[in-house]
Amino acid sequence: MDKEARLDGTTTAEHPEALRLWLRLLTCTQLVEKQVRGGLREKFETTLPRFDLMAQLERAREGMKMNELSRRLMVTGGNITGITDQLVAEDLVERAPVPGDRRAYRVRLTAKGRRQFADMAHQHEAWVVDAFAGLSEKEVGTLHRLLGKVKQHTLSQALATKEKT
Amino acid sequence: MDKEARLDGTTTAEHPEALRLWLRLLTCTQLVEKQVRGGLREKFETTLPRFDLMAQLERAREGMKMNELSRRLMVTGGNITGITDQLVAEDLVERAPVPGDRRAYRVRLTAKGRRQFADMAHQHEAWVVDAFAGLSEKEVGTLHRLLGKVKQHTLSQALATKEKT
DNA sequence: AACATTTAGTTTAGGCATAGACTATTGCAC
DNA sequence: GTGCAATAGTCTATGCCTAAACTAAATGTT
Repeated sequence: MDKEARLDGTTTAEHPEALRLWLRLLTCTQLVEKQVRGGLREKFETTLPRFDLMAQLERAREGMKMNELSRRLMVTGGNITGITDQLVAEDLVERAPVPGDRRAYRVRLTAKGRRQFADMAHQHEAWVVDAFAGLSEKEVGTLHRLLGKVKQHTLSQALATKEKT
Repeated sequence: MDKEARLDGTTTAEHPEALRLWLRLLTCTQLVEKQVRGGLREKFETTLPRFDLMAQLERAREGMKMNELSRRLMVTGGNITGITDQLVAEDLVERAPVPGDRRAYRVRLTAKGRRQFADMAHQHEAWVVDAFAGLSEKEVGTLHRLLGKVKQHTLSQALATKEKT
């Protein structure tokens, strides 16, 4: 076969639609992300990864192990260490010992962290709602559903690949 | 209003669907990206940004200015400098002078670069097709169309924000 | 021609991310 | 209880990415 794989919207007939879809998915994500990152930086002098970490903690008052943060945010452990260090230094988050396991911590928001997160979350929500304001309610639902299928498929696929190892 | 902005699937009734949609969009992109990055690393010892840059050049035999690469890949100029430097060092890409403008270069694939890219593109396409194999043809079309709306809306929004400055 | 502005590209400092090596602790097998 | 694999977290080296400051060349104004 002589397919030419190109990475943009001007695909030729041989190109699977999947490639165009992927490019567009990537573009959308980057555009929205850029808006959110910019907002967080300008309005709150913070970053998306820091926000995401705090968002995880916000709904786990009793705290969360580094481990679990790593899994939920889909980043490596070393990364969590670094971001947590920063937030601890700014007193937004604290490491509490886990009784019965001297290796682990429970990381949780401080009162200051909770206060600050509430502000940010409010703004964050507005930015995201804005980003999708071009869609009708129904379209939002459809998009959510279709992406759900992609997610499921990709997850089971990734699992299958791992098992072969 | 007393909405609580949370960042996961377990939203309460007050949460706009937009927030859930955004989280899912982000997750899908990250999952697919992870697959592709992993593949490029394992099979070709390269990275996604390098692949993306070469992909841009592949369809511009006459070359492309750093400038234009920066715009197309939606990254800053400094970044393009770094990646181009690497590819030049490996003889995959070359900087040619632009006649009549001693500031600019035209960057283009070398023969070696073209050869290597062809291999990678073939694999890349397979990975992407796999990622969306859970969707029917029609669903792919719908997803593409809806994301198109998001892209348009977000772009015009970003422009509007810029103009206010 | 002289000066300011814009444009092309690079450099620098710093944050996020990874993979892989490492330390310390836990828990299991025996 | 001794040995050893698994687990929790950190550290190191490296790469991508940004914003902002910078150099050099081109362009526009007067």
